[in-house]
Amino acid sequence: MTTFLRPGQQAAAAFGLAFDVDRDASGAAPAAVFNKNERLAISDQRQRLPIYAHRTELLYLVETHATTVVVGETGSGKTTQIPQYLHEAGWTQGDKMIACTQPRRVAAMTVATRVAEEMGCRLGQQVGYSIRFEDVSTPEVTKVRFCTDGVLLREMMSDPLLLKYSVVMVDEAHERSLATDVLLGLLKKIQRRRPDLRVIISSATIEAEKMARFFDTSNVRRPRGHAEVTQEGAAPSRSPALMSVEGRTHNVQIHYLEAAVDNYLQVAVETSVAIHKEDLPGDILIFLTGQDECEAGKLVKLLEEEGRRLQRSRLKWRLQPMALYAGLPAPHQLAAFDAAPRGVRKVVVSTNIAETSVTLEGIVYVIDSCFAKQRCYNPLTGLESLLIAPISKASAQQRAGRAGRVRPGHCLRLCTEADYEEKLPATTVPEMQRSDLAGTVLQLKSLGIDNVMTFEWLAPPPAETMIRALETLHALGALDGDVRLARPIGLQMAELPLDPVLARMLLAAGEMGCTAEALTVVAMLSVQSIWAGGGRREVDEAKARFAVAEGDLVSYLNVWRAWEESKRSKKWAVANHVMHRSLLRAADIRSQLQAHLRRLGFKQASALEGATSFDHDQELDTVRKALAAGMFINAARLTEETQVKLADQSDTGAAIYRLVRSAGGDAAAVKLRIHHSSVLFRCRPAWVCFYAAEQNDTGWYEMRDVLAIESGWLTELAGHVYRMVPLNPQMRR
DNA sequence: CGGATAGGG
Repeated sequence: MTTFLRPGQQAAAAFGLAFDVDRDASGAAPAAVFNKNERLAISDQRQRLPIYAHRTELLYLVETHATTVVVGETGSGKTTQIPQYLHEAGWTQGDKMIACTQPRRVAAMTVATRVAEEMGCRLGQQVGYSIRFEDVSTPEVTKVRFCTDGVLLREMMSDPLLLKYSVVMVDEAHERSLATDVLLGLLKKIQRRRPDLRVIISSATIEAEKMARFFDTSNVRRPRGHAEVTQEGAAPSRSPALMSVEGRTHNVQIHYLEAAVDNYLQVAVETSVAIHKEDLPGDILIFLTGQDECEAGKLVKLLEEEGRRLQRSRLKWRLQPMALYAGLPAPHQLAAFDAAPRGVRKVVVSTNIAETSVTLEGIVYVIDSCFAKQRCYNPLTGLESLLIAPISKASAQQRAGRAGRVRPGHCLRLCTEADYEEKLPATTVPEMQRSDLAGTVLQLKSLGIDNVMTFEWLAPPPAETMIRALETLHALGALDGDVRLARPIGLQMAELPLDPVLARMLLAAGEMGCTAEALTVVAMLSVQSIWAGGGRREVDEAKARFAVAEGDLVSYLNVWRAWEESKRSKKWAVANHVMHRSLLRAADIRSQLQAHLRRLGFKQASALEGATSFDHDQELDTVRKALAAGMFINAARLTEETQVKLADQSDTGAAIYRLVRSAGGDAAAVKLRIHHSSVLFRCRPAWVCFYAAEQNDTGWYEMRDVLAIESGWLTELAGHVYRMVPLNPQMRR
């Protein structure tokens, strides 16, 4: 029997499932209905936000403390109001600006738009934003600037002390994105040199104490020569201030399963149907782990079937399931945001894109699988894994909160309360501790931080990861023998807004006279999958039209050329199952990088253009070598083994590869195969390089974006990493 | 036999 609370009711409805009411759920008083104030004048609206009552306190704390940590719950108004308060209080006088960083581009844009409206100015005047490819601000005029944390990091390369700014507010710091963590570490460092700078960190409760402790330097002696007293008077306290602002959300009742289940998809469907049959109106949001679970014949399909069955039973309300994930084409994504028509209950089946990146209105029920795919990095193999893992309690709370935006809601967690308490970690491991840090280390080095091992991190990454990053950068030629930034290569690589492997490819192409081709490949590797979803057969057929034996990277050149020949036509893209959106973004990236290369003094050249078919192979080899000059880091060799045939599965015949580098240890044990999405799947080139390999749930490492190479190129291009060894007769093929 | 999510003057 299910016990399942309805709003304002103790009685339980009978469902076929066993949900246990969490009696400890916070019983906060119901808050005022959000956005009731829509028609009020803007100044009245601003004064009704919870943060308004804390305005004086906040300004006092910022005045007197180098760092202020603000815990502002959803709906408190912190993001839009704090920058305005600071502006009104005079923090933007004397040519100084206020920066407010966001982890996502859309957030920077939308918040800036809202604040410009509140301040009664045109966007890009007093209030602006800056994200990659789009700087909507005016020098000398813009006072409040919203930007992504990545943009502010880039800005530090030309303005290391952020002298343009009097205050930097880091919003959503609890999300602990890689860029946020790096920024926080650098801000702490800057504070030593700039006692006048104020840092405001906005964070959820759970991370607030940690942030405050990190920025507390009250016990640290200032370096000699740095006065404790600034020209304006007493320096601010070096103990951070902490401030909390209540939010405006509704109570969300939490429910757990009474017994663990093994098929949470089935349970999610049954729960949706149960809610639908028995409960009050309100849309449902289901959190699952991936695209395939959300769509491909799984949950949405099951729900559709159930919906039809319900309709036959003459239920007044209709059930309308729809998938939501990042890879979904924009028009389909928008469908999830449309309000359901009368008599229709929306069931949005989503990946964790709906946890932080987008907000859906009208959700009253959240069904949470309590799982998500998580990226991890293994510094010993230098490869990443994408594994399904339990989410953290912090994530689960965030997901639950999605049910309380319009009125009191419910969150049904598809695990037992005991499992929730025992198996879910309190917080998610910060990205900093599960990523490849080669790019981050290079950026820090270029900012003059030579000893990255002693850099003060909010969460120190594993030492092995740092060592691996230094090794990678050294192999790529970005660092010299003393692990110092190599000039000019290291500096040039840091300048390029790219992964170090891709940056090295571009520089090599500059030397080898094929920047045109390398720019195309690098741009296309920088966007998420070029290929459109939909029928796999169609996509495979489309792919086959561009496929060449040299691999995916060279195939991308074919796609690009055909798209260019069609005059960048959208019709062409649709007909060829290529995502037009991705190509347009690749085109943006390509021209940005082209400008960078030009500034670095590289001559633009194409190896293939004008090449006759007679010398084509040779010219193509030049391009492949330039690409391999970065990708040699990830080289793999075909072995004689093939994938073992399993009893209940047909033999896929996938060939097994092994990493070429590091003859011993973990790297040598790694078995790789070519990912199904590669044009080289089923092909067996003896030597390959790959841009990315991921371990999947079955334990296999699968190589994506593969380039076939000649074995001799490794020693030719990276003699400092690879050397010729006599062939072992047993290994040869 | 198949890609969670963000991000870069």
